[in-house]
Amino acid sequence: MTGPTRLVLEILFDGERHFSADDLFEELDRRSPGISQSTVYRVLQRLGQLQIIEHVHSGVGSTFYHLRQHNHAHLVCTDCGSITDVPDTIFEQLTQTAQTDYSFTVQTHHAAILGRCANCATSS
Amino acid sequence: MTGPTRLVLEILFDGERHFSADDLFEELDRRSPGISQSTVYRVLQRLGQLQIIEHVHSGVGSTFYHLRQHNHAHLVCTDCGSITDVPDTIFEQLTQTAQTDYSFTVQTHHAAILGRCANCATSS
DNA sequence: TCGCTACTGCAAGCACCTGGCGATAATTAG
DNA sequence: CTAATTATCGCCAGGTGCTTGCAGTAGCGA
Repeated sequence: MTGPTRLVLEILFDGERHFSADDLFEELDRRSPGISQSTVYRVLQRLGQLQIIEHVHSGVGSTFYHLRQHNHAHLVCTDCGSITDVPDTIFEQLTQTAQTDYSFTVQTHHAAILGRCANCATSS
Repeated sequence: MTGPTRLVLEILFDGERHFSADDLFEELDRRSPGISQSTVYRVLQRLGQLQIIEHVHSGVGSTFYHLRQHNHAHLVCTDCGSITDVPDTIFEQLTQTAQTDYSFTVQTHHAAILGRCANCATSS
């Protein structure tokens, strides 16, 4: 495990819970300038394969990444882009209905739920 | 309302329920060659503002578009990309929990639910 | 019919991501 | 401890999906 990879892990364990590739790239550049973008994407890909991290397509803005953690889903605000972690018990009924009525197996960890957060809902 | 816009509406009313911009572009080109890509996107944007159509970010593959219709959500298969319409009553509990516990207002029409359809689930 | 506005095609551009390639760092074998 | 073998890296070119500026055109109201 070399420099950039170690740094990415450090950053992930350090601070914020969710990173876009770009966030990560900026933070890396702050800590150790000169790391290329493709490296960032490759590291993320590798860590994904190792099941250390997961990524979520939010639909609003770009994909974000976080340490793997079971049993939670994401509420993403379409206005401000804020991400709220929620236990995926919130999906219980939906998952079950999709399964029984449509034979569809929901992947809760991949499915960002879009909507408006408390702040943005009041401010309009 | 000029040529391309009319054609887009025709196509939307005609056939399939869901189109990616690219599907639409191909179909337009079949019916009337020479329409530019930017026109397609602009028409889609315009029809969106007029609330005639809606778009859904599926997270797997590209955004898709469909005629506006209340009260339904989409199950999208991460393997084959198939789209299943479901009544958004399937969201009832989730929507309510998100609201009461997190003051988060879910936009069901925008939220594609990812997972695996019956076919793809059995074939692996 | 004239003139205005909305719409269009073209081409350039942007954001996000991927892939090839040679160089370099890490690890393993001897 | 050194040489061979991988793993990883930086650079840069490229791809996809979508947007934008601009000049020309088609449709519509007066």
